[in-house]
Amino acid sequence: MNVNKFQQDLVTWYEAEKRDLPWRRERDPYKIWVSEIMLQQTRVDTVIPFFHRFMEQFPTVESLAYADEEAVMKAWEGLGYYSRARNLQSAVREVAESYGGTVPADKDEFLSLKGVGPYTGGAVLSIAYGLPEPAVDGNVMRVMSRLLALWDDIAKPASRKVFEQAVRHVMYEKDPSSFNQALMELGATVCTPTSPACLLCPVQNHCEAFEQGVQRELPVKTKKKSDKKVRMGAVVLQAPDGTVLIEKRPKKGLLANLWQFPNVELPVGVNPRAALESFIQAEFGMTAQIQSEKSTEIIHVFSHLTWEIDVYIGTIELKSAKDRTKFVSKEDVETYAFSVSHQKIWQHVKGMEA
DNA sequence: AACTCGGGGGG
DNA sequence: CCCCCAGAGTT
Repeated sequence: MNVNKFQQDLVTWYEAEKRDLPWRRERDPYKIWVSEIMLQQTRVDTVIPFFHRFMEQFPTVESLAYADEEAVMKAWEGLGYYSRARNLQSAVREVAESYGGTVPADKDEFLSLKGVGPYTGGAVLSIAYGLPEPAVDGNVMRVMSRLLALWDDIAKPASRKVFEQAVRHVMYEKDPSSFNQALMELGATVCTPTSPACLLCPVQNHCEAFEQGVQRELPVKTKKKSDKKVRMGAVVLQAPDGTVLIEKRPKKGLLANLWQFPNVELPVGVNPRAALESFIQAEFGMTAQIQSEKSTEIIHVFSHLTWEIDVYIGTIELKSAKDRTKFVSKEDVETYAFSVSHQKIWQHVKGMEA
């Protein structure tokens, strides 16, 4: 490959064809950083509205550093991978306290922040500060695997270093920001996973896979094994004063710190209603009257498991608030950050009453 | 190195 | 249905 000409063709194409994305209008390293965290494993179109709302609410390092954690989680509600939000706020606090509010331009310093890994580190340092660091994401691995006909399995962690070295080899030192973004843009819009648009590709001449006619065989990616299913029972419990019981999830693990309605895993064969009533008694010390028939069923698919949630409706006579639980009015339920599956539960219950 | 961690859009 | 997305942290 003629590296020099490749760089020119790629960056020229990028400058002419790049999408007008909100974070591309920003120079503030903090805003670039937030965008890169949101974009982890998340499509551009999904991120855009979250990015706008987040920047309106938390426009500076300080505003996020000193924000209420519940407000941050509410702003992240529905975006997924919620540890990103907690790690980001933690890292921003570190920037406020240890770096005087300035996002560090030093590689070791920035990479030491929570939630900043090899990709995000390279992305922010190159885009915000112009440093010639690779930013290897799924797009870049796919593009580089085709360009250089690299047959390394991109599903394997060890392969990332191979692609980082490949990017270093072709890095456009004059404009690392445009170069890195151009590689990603190419992967997102032209060099796509299943049917690459090679006839429209600005660097077709430089592509080894196209030369060999193997662009559809690359990249090599072994697939992970299938997920498991879990059957759950969930119940919306109303007290005599009209409030409903919600509970905050544990601070570690799946959907950490998000709010939910009381629920319990249902082993095969158990009576869901009976299981829920005894769970409520044991976990919350309250006696619940639960309707005999489930009100609806919600299927929720995560990346690694599936919830089948039988949703019940019930009442309790005596309120007894415990740690991490609350009785909230129906108007206030939506001010708390719920996972999408439990948002759906609440939408269903509201629809029943309307 | 393998597993965990969300949710949604496209073929 | 399946794939996979501007990945990082934990084990």
